[in-house]
Amino acid sequence: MELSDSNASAIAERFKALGEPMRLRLLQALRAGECSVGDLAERTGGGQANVSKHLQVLLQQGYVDRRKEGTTSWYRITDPQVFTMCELVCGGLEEELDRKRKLLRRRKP
Amino acid sequence: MELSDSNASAIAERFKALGEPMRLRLLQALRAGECSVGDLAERTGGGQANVSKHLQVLLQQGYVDRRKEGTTSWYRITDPQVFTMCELVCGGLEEELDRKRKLLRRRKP
DNA sequence: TTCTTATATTACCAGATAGTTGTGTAGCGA
DNA sequence: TCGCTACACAACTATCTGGTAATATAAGAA
Repeated sequence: MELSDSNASAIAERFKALGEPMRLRLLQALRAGECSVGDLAERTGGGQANVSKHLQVLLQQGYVDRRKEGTTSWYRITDPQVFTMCELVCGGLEEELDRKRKLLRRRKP
Repeated sequence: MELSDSNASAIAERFKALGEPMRLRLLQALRAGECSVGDLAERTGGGQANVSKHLQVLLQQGYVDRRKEGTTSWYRITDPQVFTMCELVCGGLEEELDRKRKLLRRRKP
């Protein structure tokens, strides 16, 4: 798929959904397996409403799936490839840190 | 690298930098090779100041690098792995579209 | 029914962000 | 020197977004 103007927005939306610390923490928590909203609120230290709202974003972008059981909503990762992306970006982060360390060393020899 | 609370923000910043259509278009334009700000403004149809500002974001996150020559700034991709990420997210996008198409079919049989 | 639990939704506010306009700055040719 | 070009930066505005509090919904227990 090429990055045409029309789908640049759709791709950006998917990246934007991952561009939030709380949502990354939610995905990280879900890595252990299916969780309820309450579980996730406890694990991430977030408020119930806030966690629920962030989960809607992840749900809409298809990163997670939902299963209802009584009054409980169980969320789970739909596509583990999201962690491949995290690892890629982590690799870039390492390189970026190295680059910045070198710049600092060059400025303060 | 694990997704601890401390670096969740750093990782999110890197995703957030890609969560903008104009910045994706800039990267796409740079895929052809080194470009000046003027080139990029023309290719993306953005204003000079806006393009320059978005380039700072990509520069700070280490996605692009800059080389100055006279009054011209030449930008280029530093890490082509960003396109691997785009392809991953595009794959997810395809699956997501399929999923939504199936949902529509289920609702309107 | 009434109470409790679990989640979603709404309204609101403070802070962030994209885009534009105008200005500053640096290099270069006339 | 005086423009002219290319870019960066600051200020401003409209819009968006994260967090919270309050409310709505819905299921089950008492």
